[in-house]
Amino acid sequence: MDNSQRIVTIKDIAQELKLSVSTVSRALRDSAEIKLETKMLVKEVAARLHYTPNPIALSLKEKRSKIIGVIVPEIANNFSSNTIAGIEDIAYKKGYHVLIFQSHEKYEREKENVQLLVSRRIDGLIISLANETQCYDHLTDTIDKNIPLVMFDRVCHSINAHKVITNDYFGAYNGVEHLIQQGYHNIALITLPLNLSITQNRLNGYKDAMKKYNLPVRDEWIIHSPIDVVCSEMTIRRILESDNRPDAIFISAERLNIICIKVIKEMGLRIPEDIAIAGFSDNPITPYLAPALTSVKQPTFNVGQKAAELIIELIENNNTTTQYRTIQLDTALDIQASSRRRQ
Amino acid sequence: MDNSQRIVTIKDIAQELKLSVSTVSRALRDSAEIKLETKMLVKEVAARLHYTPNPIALSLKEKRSKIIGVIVPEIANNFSSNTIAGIEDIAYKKGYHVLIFQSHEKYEREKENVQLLVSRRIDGLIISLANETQCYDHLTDTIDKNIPLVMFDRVCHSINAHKVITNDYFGAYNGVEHLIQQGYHNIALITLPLNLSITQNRLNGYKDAMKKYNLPVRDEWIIHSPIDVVCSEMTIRRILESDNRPDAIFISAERLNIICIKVIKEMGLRIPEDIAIAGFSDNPITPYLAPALTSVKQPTFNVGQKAAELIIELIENNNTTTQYRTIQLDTALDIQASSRRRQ
DNA sequence: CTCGTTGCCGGGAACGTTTGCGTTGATGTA
DNA sequence: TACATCAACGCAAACGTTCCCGGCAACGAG
Repeated sequence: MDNSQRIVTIKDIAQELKLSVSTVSRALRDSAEIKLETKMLVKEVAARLHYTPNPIALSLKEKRSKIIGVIVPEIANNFSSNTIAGIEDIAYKKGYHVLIFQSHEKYEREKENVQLLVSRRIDGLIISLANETQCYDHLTDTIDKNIPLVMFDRVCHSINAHKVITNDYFGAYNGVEHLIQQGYHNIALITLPLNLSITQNRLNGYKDAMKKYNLPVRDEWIIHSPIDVVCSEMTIRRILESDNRPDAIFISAERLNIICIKVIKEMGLRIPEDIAIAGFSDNPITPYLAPALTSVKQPTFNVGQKAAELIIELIENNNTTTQYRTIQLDTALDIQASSRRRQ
Repeated sequence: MDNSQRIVTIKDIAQELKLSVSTVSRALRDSAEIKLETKMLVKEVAARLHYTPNPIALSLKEKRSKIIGVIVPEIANNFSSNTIAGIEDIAYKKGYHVLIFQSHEKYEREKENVQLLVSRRIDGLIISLANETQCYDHLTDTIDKNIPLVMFDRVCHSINAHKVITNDYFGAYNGVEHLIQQGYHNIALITLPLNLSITQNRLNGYKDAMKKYNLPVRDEWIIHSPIDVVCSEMTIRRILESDNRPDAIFISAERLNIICIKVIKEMGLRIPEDIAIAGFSDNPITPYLAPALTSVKQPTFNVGQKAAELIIELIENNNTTTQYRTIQLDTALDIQASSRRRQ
């Protein structure tokens, strides 16, 4: 037996009141063509029957879905989940809903996700690029289809779109400068693959800080750690086992912090006596690590909010804009014991 | 000038080949009524024009959306983002997409979210209850509407639905027993408000462990911390400042760990010499905290996977099931220095 | 009295897709 | 020859909604 209540439509209201569907539709939208009395009757019945408009029918007709698509490399990390929360915050307030996909750092998966979202007729796309992505045709395609696009964090400068990033350059610059001022001069950099925009900016920040203090930038101390965890561990271990070990490491990605600390502890090295560290991290728990981790904090929630604001602005202005902007939000350096002054 | 490529439909293919839309539709779905030659022609043109079926039109007709709605209290925490990742993992493989909402622990917001998702014609709903929620009419409503429902983590036993939970009782029991065996006998419990299912189970685990070792269960040492952070700090501080301070705290919620550690450090107490702690946490960084935190680990990703499997099973069996199941996944105790044996 | 105006409402197409049923021409059978 | 059969395709309704295009009274102006 199927006791499921049928979902009530405009037609049901029309039947109940012996009106036409068009009249009911107009009454619900407060059209001037409908007299007050009828409007009130319609709204009364609509409320009584618990009528809710069917957004799918609307989407089909209006060719818009009130849905914003979001693609991130992984949901389950601090940066992503916080930006998603920021996106959802703004989207919800403006009547949009959020469809979330993961690229798992794979180009093919990212491309497939974009196509799926486009075929879902999303009103706009917010994306942070996968590590693997080098070709951007799937993005230019969506632009050609006149679907608004906003990139955040891992962006691509050759694409014409709004971008929301944090000041990765200064984040790294300040972090490295801090290490230098604390007396550490042999500073290694552990970072993600070079093709990511954030990697490049942070690398430049590192280099410029070193140069400003006339310290040599040594290629062998710039490690582009792969995405794979085991490989990451090995590369970090290798540099720590080398003859002329650095006296500090600047860690340019949240994910690498825990790996780095793990390796250092396994090797029996002390932080910061044997090796000082500082790194990008949005984990609020960094002050309670052993030792407390000096970290570059990014305004992750704000990044999401800003991206959502931009995409909604584009959507509601029919994707017309005079100029594409790159919004850059400031980072903050949280100084803790892991970079304590060298004796 | 609007140079946006129109999105190609079945009609475009039909026109190009001078066929009817129904023939094209059937050809694309490999109907036996269409001769091979026509099928190949149609598919060729479809590929050339980059045809992608419009799921919105399908949803309208078939009254299903291939979308699973998910409501969590907050996206931006370890438990939620990991379960969401698990849900997305399974959903993606089965051709479903995931629409995510946050209740922000508010009943009204949760209710509103449910209605929004229902009006979106989601095929199924996965939910973890808000802290505030005491009335479940919004859930029984969706059940009456024949929309499949799966609850996870914070469930409600009076609702007829599949549930996926972790073994909160034994998680707490084992954690507390561990503290006892390490020599701590005056153990306080800090936990969330009592109306949550997880709180009740963990509280029972705490009580039973204490009773097993003939230790008194003192009401003033069972603290139901409010959701608000400042209040949480105050309640924790109060118990630590009392004359007969406990010698250990079992922390029954991830969110409370960092608050607890913060207060303890601010008061100048040592862990575990002055007070030992152990708590629920899915943060992989717990071994690197100062001191390393003994923690109950939950299989968050698996919870999400299981919830998604169940909801899809319900969806594809037209929401018919012989019996509603409660799947309980095991927790694991990760023993670290914060509960080191008492001297 | 006639005609234009206005207020209120209904009919029906359209959005993209599927599907039951009808149609057509060709072939086979009695 | 007449009729059934069958392959291959077209027509049209339906999903829920909006909106253009009418229609039809009532009413005022001439």
